[in-house]
Amino acid sequence: MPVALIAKLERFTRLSRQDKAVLAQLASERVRKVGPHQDIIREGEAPVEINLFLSGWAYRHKHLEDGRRQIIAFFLPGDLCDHNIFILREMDHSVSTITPVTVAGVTREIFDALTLNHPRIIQALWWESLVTCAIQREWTVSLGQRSATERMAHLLCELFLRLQAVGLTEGNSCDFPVTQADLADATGLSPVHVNRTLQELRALGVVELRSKTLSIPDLPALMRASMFNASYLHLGHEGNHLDANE
Amino acid sequence: MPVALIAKLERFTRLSRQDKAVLAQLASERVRKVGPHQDIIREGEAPVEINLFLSGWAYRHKHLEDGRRQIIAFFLPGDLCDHNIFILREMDHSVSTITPVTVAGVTREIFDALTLNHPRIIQALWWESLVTCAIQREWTVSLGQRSATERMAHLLCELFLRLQAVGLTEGNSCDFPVTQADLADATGLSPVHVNRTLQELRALGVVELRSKTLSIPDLPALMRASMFNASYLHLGHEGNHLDANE
DNA sequence: CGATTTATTGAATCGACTCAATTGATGTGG
DNA sequence: CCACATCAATTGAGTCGATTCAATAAATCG
Repeated sequence: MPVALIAKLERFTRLSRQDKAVLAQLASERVRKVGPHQDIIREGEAPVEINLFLSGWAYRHKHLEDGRRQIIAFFLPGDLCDHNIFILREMDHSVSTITPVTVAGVTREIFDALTLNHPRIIQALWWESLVTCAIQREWTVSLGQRSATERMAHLLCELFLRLQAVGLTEGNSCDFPVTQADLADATGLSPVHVNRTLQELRALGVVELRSKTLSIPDLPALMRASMFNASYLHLGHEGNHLDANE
Repeated sequence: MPVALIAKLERFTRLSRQDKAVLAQLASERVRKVGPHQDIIREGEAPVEINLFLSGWAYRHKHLEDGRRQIIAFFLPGDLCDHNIFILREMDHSVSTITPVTVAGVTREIFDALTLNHPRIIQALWWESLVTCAIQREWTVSLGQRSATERMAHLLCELFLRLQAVGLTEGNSCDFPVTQADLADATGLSPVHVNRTLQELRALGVVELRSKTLSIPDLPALMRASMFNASYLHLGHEGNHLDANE
């Protein structure tokens, strides 16, 4: 069974057979199954381990006192919640599932052992955490500067490319189990306007989204429409100087 | 001369005399002075070292193709640009100064030596990078959910508290060399609306901002007005189990 | 199959924007 | 140290993108 994390990290550096075995091992221990629409960890709780997402969709979110809610990030298979999170005393946000999800827990002990024995893996994990931060910055740009349509188009591009990086697209389609209400909370738009925005993208012929499946007939056009510059995803095998030569 | 970084890291853990000496040393080598309104590093360039800000104000920002610009973060004294940035091949954003700035460069070699010899410092630096990410997430919430007034109030609270953590406030005032145009690019508002928003906060008596000085007569009120929850700044001495017992 | 969630539509409203002009500050050279 | 130039802040008026409210249609689920 392919481990999404391995596919993703290999966008950064070539891993040795041993590296991959270690990662596969990581992904097979301390595995939890969580149902849809469940909390994985709540704001205020103490983080005890790093969560590695193996399958399913989840998201980070924060609430304001009056009930408004912002989705801060989506977690896809192969994603990790913050690397090193156990340094902090308590979570400042929550993580919840969209679909049923499987996650592996990486304890501090396992992580420390990796640090000692598998520097290439640790480097790759640092890369993944830097990319996660870069994604957060790009969301800041979207929310601050892009119009509703651009914002929506940009988010769809990003999610599609991230799914592609872990082998979860087929041609120009992918599973997309996100409701319009979720998209509203992620883009800072009202649900009604999300609906109208999607209709506009459909009318332009750049997006098809129905019954939990997303198709992007013309990805370059969608990227142009949202001024999408993929450099923030750092998918260009940037760690090639660290490659295992196996 | 007090080093802002030391003050900040001590919000996380108590440092030994030796730790502080090492940090002071860091902050005294490879120091650069940069004038106001200059680029420290530009999108597309290769990052070679970590920048540690010693004095002055700067910001991260990204441009869209059509010229729109978003300020993604402010850098204050004691801040570091991404920890470990040299892993990435090229910058996906730029960093520019507001005021004259002094920065110290931390090379990969210095950082690696810290990792080997000063684990408490490295832990504290991880904490600071996690906090930076948490701030970015809170900006996502602000841009997505808060109204213009709330957003503005929230930003002012954040900057004031961050300045306070490095000893750069006096009573309820601090230097604030940011133009309304900069605030507009940070909050995703138009400059005109920033002006009106500030007038509103002035009229409410919660903010005074003129001639590059910010005063917050009633910080709790300003926090209430923006639904500010300081937990994301993780200032509560969370690493006390790592304290040096000296 | 009915019950509930999700998606869609229309109409009225509002927060924030643009454009354009003015006032006030800051700074520099003669 | 003033005069001019530049940059920053302020004001008014009109507009627009996105919102709210409310109702309906379609899809999904037990």
